[in-house]
Formats: sequence, C-alpha cells, structure tokens
Amino acid sequence: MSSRKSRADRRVDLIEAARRAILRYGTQGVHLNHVAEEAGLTSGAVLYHYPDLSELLVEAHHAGMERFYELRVKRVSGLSDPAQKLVVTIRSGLPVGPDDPGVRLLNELGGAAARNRVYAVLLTTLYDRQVAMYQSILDTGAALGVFTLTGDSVVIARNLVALEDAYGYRITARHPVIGPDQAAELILSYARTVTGNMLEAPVN
Amino acid sequence: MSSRKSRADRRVDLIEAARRAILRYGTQGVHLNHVAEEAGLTSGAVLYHYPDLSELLVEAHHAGMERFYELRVKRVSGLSDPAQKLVVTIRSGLPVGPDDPGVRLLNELGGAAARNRVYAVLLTTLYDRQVAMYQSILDTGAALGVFTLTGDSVVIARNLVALEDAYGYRITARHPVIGPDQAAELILSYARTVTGNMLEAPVN
DNA sequence: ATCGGATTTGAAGGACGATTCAAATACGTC
DNA sequence: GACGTATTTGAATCGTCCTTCAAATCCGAT
Repeated sequence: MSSRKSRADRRVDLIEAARRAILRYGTQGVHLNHVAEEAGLTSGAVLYHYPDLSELLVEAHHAGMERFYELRVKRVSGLSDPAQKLVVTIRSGLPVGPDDPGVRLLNELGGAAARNRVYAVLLTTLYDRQVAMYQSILDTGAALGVFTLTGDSVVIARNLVALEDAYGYRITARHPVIGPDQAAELILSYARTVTGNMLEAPVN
Repeated sequence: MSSRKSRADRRVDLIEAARRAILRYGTQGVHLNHVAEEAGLTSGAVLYHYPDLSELLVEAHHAGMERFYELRVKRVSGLSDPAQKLVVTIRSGLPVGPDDPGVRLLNELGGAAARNRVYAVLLTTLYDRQVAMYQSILDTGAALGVFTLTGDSVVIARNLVALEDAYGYRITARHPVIGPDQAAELILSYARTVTGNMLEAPVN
C-alpha cells in the first residue's frame, strides 16, 4: 500500500501505473487489478479516482505520447545546424531497443486506432505534429542552402515520419537484422538523397 | 446453427470466423463467444475443434497474412514491365480504404508482436518476404536498364515496405488527408527518386 | 434401415473481474 | 491534540467468460 496522497498526485501516479500495465498486458488486456497492483493500491482506490478505467487508459496513452514528443523537441533544442538537427531527430524517433517503453506504448495503439476514434485522433495528431517538426527543419535547411530538396518538404517530412514509425514496429518486434542502428541508416539513406546532404553522424 | 460439417471444413470456417471476430473486437478483445457467434455455432463446438482459443487466433492471423501476400503476388503476376510492376506492387500493399480487412488484420499485430513471440515472428517473416518481392523487381529493372538505382536494392526495398506499412496505419486510422491515393503518391515520390524512373500510373 | 462414430448442443460449475459500499484510516486544519 | 474530510481498504455482489460433460443429433458406412 503506497502512502496516502493528494488527489492530483495520485492521479499522476495512476497514469504512470496504467502506462506500465499497458506495456505489460496490452491496451486491451489491462485489467483494473493490473493497474491497481502497479500503483500499489486496491482496485477500489483506482476506481475512486477513475470511475471509468478506459478514461484512465486514454490519459495514460495521451501522457505517453506527449512525453515522447516533448523528448524529441528537447533533443534538438540545443542544435542550430539543420543537418545535425535532422540526424538527431531521426534518431530520437526510433526506439533505443526492442523494449523502449515510449515507442512500445505508441505501437500499442496502431491496431486499436482502427476501432477506437479517440485513439485514432491521438495517433493522427501525433503524426501531424511530427511531420511539422521535420518540415520546419527541412525548410530552414533549404533556406540556408544546406539542403537541396528534391521535392515538396511536406512530402519528404511525411515519408520520414512514416519510415520512423514502421521501423519502430520492426525493432520492437525484434527483427533479427534491423536494430536501431540499421534503421537509422536506412532512414538516413532516404534523407541523404532527398536533401543532397551527406548528413554525417555527429563525431562525438 | 450452421449445418454440420467435416472436421477440415469446419476448421476453415472457424479460421474465417476468428478473422472476422478479431477485426470486430481486436486480437486481445476477442472472446470465445464472439468467434462462435461469427461461425454460427456454440462455444462448445468451437472448443471441440480448437481446445485453445489462442491457437485459433494465431491460425487466423497466419491465414490472413498468407492471403494478403498471395494477393500481392497475384496482382503483379501478369505484368512484365518492372516499372509497371513496381507501381502495382506499391498499390497492392496499401489498404483500399480505412476498413480494408487485410491491412486491418495486419495492423492488429503491431502492438501484440512486442509481447508475443509468435506474432513477432509472423510479422517479421512477412516483412522480409515483402522486401524480397520488391528487391526482385528492383534488381530486374536495374538489369534491364529501366531503373537506375541510387543505392543498394535491399535498402530501397526495405524502405518501400516500411512506407507501405506506415501509411497503412495512417489510412486505417482515418487520417483526414492521407488516403490510399495520397499514400500511393507519397511512396511513388520516393520510388521515382531512387529508381530514376517516372513510374507513370498505368493509363487504363 | 441401422449402426457407430463424429459433431454439436445446452446446461452446470468455477474462476475472475468490475462494481458497490460501509468501515477504517490518514491527513490537513483549526 | 481533536475534528472533519478525503482517501483507502476489504468484503460482498453481480455479471461474464471459460471449461466440462452428458445428452442429443447428424452423417457415412455397412
């Protein structure tokens, strides 16, 4: 039994607990008791804060997506060179390994989105935001003359996000030859041809 | 009650029923009764043929993947021009619309593969086969001088399948602007730059 | 036409999860 | 330090799903 907490604090805890439970049992497979156990509470206590489990699950997914996106933004925040930005951004969209919690949580929703409107909107919104992110990098790179784009920046940005997504699935499914490094290289190969930039991996 | 059938026939029926049930309720959300209802039988009858529901679900997914792949092979089978083959193959990897049963079934597994080894192997195998399919088209196109590949054909093939996968998810999630036509065009834009071929959509 | 095995039903039992709620407990506040 | 309220527990209830199995039914073989 984790010690008593304020309403706001407990809700944050529960969202975290739900996130872990989802990773363990899947969005469809989570039960109230799983969440309660992850939170160190009783099912009654969970219900006290979230009378409807599905709402808690949505919040957990929403929070997970937000965290994922914010982390990506943060990773490029210090950089100024568009080429470097692009390389780092590609990396930050891929899972670190097959068990990467951020990407695994997102992958949970792929199938559910076809049946659940809320999840569909969440995923679609995330996709669009990521496209905008890439597009901004591409456009400034083109404006500075660092990139020579072979086509519309929206098209390139959409494809870059799509590639990330797909390789995220392959990596979490433990493809024997496509790991994070290989996936990054595959995406970079695309990025190089459409930007006309060597896009060297940073030398550190 | 659907009329009595032989063991082999009934098992085929049940796999079909399971496929429909999965599409309705999700791989995790299917219950024995859902499958029974889809098959027009009792839960006991289903259990008589498949004592373990999860095995039936695996078979349903396996059959669905096989059907999906075979359909793609069949669609290009008549064509000889590599450019035409490539265009048709890209199309056949995308869902016809948000409710396309073939792609929706595949998407169900994305999240599950991270938790379930069997599904991970199924998906990985399918991915590799599709890559081989594209690679063969690209290689013969290059040999015939129709394509001038900008890089290794494996790399291009992997990226093509990855793009298909990702846009399949976007389409089934009902992205407001990315439909089958738009997705095809996005993938073609990539295919054009890496093959140096215009890849016109066939004029029929 | 009947026999025999294969298939299916339907009901009963048991396990599990969601939900409710009174009682207990801990915390902030005065 | 006591009070009042917010939080949590634990047990009881209800419904759902899985599983089992004897009985019924159907089909093919003889």
